[in-house]
Amino acid sequence: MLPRRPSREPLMPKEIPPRFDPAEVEARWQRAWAEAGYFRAPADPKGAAFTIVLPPPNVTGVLTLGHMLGDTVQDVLARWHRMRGDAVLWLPGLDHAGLATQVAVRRHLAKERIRLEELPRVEVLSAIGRWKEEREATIRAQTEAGGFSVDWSRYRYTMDEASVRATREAFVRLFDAGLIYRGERIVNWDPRLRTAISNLEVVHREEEATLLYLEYPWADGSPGGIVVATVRPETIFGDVAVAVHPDDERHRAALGRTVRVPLTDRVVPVIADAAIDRAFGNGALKVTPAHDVLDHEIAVRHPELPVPPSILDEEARLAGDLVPAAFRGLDREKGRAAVTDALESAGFVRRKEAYRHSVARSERSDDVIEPRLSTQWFVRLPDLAPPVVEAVRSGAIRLHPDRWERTFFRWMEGLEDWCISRQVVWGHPIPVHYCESCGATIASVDAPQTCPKCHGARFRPDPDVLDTWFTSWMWPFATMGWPERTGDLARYYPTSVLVTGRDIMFFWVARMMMAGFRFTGERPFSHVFFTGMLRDDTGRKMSKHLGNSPEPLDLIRERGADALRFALLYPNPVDQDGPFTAATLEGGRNFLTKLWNLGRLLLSHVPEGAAAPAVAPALREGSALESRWILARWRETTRALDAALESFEFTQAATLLLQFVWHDLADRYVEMAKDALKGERGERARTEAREVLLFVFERTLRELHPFVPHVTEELWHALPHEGEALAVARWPSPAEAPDDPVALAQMEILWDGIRTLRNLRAESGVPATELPAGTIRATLAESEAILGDQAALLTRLGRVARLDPWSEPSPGWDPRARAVTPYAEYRLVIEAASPEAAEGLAREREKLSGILERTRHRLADEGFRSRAPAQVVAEAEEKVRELTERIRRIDGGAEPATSGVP
RNA sequence: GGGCGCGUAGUCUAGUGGUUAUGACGUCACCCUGACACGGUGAAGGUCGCCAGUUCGAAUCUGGCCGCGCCCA
Repeated sequence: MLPRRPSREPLMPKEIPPRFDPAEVEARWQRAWAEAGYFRAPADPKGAAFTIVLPPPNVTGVLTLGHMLGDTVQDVLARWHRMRGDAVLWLPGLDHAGLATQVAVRRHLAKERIRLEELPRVEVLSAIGRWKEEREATIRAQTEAGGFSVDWSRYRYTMDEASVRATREAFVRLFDAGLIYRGERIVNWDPRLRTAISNLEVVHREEEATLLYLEYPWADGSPGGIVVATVRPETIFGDVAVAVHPDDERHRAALGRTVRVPLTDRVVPVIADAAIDRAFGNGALKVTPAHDVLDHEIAVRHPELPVPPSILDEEARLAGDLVPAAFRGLDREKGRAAVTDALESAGFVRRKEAYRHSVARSERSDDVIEPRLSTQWFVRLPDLAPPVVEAVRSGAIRLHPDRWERTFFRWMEGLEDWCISRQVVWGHPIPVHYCESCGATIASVDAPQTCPKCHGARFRPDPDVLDTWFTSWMWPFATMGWPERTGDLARYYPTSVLVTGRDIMFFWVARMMMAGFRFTGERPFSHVFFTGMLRDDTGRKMSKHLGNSPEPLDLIRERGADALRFALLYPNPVDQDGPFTAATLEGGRNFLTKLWNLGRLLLSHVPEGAAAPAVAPALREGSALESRWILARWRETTRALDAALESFEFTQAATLLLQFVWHDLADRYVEMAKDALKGERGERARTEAREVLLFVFERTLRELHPFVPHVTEELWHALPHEGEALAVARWPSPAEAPDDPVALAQMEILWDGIRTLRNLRAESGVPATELPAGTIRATLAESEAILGDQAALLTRLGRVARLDPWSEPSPGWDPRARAVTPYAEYRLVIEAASPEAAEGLAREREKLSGILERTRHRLADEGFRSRAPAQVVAEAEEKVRELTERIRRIDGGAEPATSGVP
């Protein structure tokens, strides 16, 4: 890096330092906003209500960059609506994340060589309690550091008292309606965590295994038997049959016969069932009803078959009377090896082959799921689905981006009952008691006093707890006091937008919809916005597991919350998976520095006691073109910005603002208005330039505020302003500035000239410090007028000493420094241009004649002339005219290349 | 195995029937110009994955193929 140049005495007032120091500024505004209570949702809202419930982060960990992305999107929405005058409630909270938290704490304890399973329940709870306190404090600090405008006065926790009541109430209502039942089913059993889990918590992975072909000998002692293929030989002790497809010719003769289960004395029948896949193995399946879903279904269809108890215990070790003593106590791996050995030495194995298949594992423990017949609680989800499907279909609830609707419908249509009971400590206990006298099942919000059936008074509570999602699915209304009819519920429910990652679309979003309609009769939200996933610089998804997700607080400390927020929204689309790298964050920081310096420049030109820009400056006849233009551009930008925000296009919104601030306001307007600002165009021009710049910058600060609240608040207070804080300032309207298509069109012509002269200078090799003279010839009436009027800007920004009327080169004047645009021709008066000047012109000619060629070709096509809309044909004809003319000019000016060149 | 999505300069990306294909990062050249070198100015860089089809006309629509990703079983 270059050494800092020797500092000149700055013109800036001392109050605004040359660099934005986020650490100090951000903390200061966060405090100020909190003290002013701007983010507390009013109890008596005047305007329309706008509600977001923050997806409660899990106490499992602390906030990741992904959370910051979601929070930023929500804050943009919340602040935008607040500025538009809506009564905004953004409700924060925390999720107890039952099983996930227990696993995290279990792992944490394991580091100290403590087994969670061996601790008394109360100690487990207090260990989890301590864990929660720590994480909660960090999460809160992270949220505050991000500058997120949540209403902390309404903070909720899925384990607080009100949540406990709401959870129990919901359970009892569904139970009473017959939508919750207890039953014996094959469930996904996690042997390491010793609990059932739901289908959604199971992940499937392709893994290598060995497929064994086992011969089950005929029970009558006749030679041979039936060959069954299996990857789980250790489960043969639970077999009750061998099944084949009823139409399978190969096994027709076997039907009705009996076989002996290898290594046992048990005799089982060969049965027919249409569910058998004839293509798999030999087409014969061993039926083990306690350890496989399909096998259980087969057993249900064949009531004559016994359903023996499980031959694996809850940690998936071989157990029970059916298992030969030699194998008892072995886990699945060892059991499989031992049983395989025994089968091989006893001669039952006909064949072994390597086999790749999909293995179900627990999302939480990564242990292989054991399908296990057990008694659990279930919610009849299919019965809750119809209003949800209808709402999404009708548009009452809209998903953004809407392509996710298909995925959503597919899942909704294939719903299965939801297993909600978990055999763990950390969670809401299932609100069910069993009467000790008559065995009645009593679901009640408060513990029962007497049994409604037999009036007994002694009860045994259900030992299980609820899946954490059984509480989370009520988040939009339980947080507002449901089942009580609270004021918040009346005012702020249904909520407006839910912002979340699509990884929990089924876990949470769909279930919230079901709960919303079931318990409140209304949609819980009208829009769902799914954010994308962040990837690191090597393209991997950021995850805690990979350890490639930077700690948000570190990034905030390094570059500031505003830089982080902006970088999360720009340039990579928030609704797509995309990279987030150090360069992304620097880009955000650079933009804020640009904004900051624009503010410093403006401040240096604002006189003491200048008024806040209440309305746009009225421009008159004779106002500067750039002033008319920037107001019109601001209007266009504001209109597009509103449209982008309305349609959840946050990256588009951020892009519009960045383009406007950097390229329109800083690069063009400020550069053009500089001499006016310095007073070189007179007092009137100076005042107008100040007023225009102040107005546009102030309105732009408002528009940027939802995205980068701290830096905008700081700048706003440094400049003339009216009102308490930008956080509660009014959102601008495009109508504040006049529409001015003439100014927009004229600026095109002027800018074309400036760009052309700059390009000519560079290509001709004019040293940066020299200002050559130039000549100009406008080729259209409109460009003649505008380029004449704006000659001062054209020469200053085009970096030429002066522009004379067109003249042909004379000796000592290199003719190659020449350019032709749609509006004018330009020459630089220089002795020797570098060859690139001529090359540039030649390249331009080549490109133009290519386009001309193609356009002529199109026009020559009868089909085009007769079928294309008249306007398209006319445009093509105009293009041919314009290009022909331009090429003619390029050629016409082509003096002998050597003329005048030494 | 099923479903969904995506392939546009080195990288990321805009663009849903007629544009001289957008912007950013990176690269190269010049420049510390009275806001900003976290900056300015200029430039180079693309057969819009491949093949068919529809159409007067395809980056854009349809089909197939190839590659990548995600979800589900």
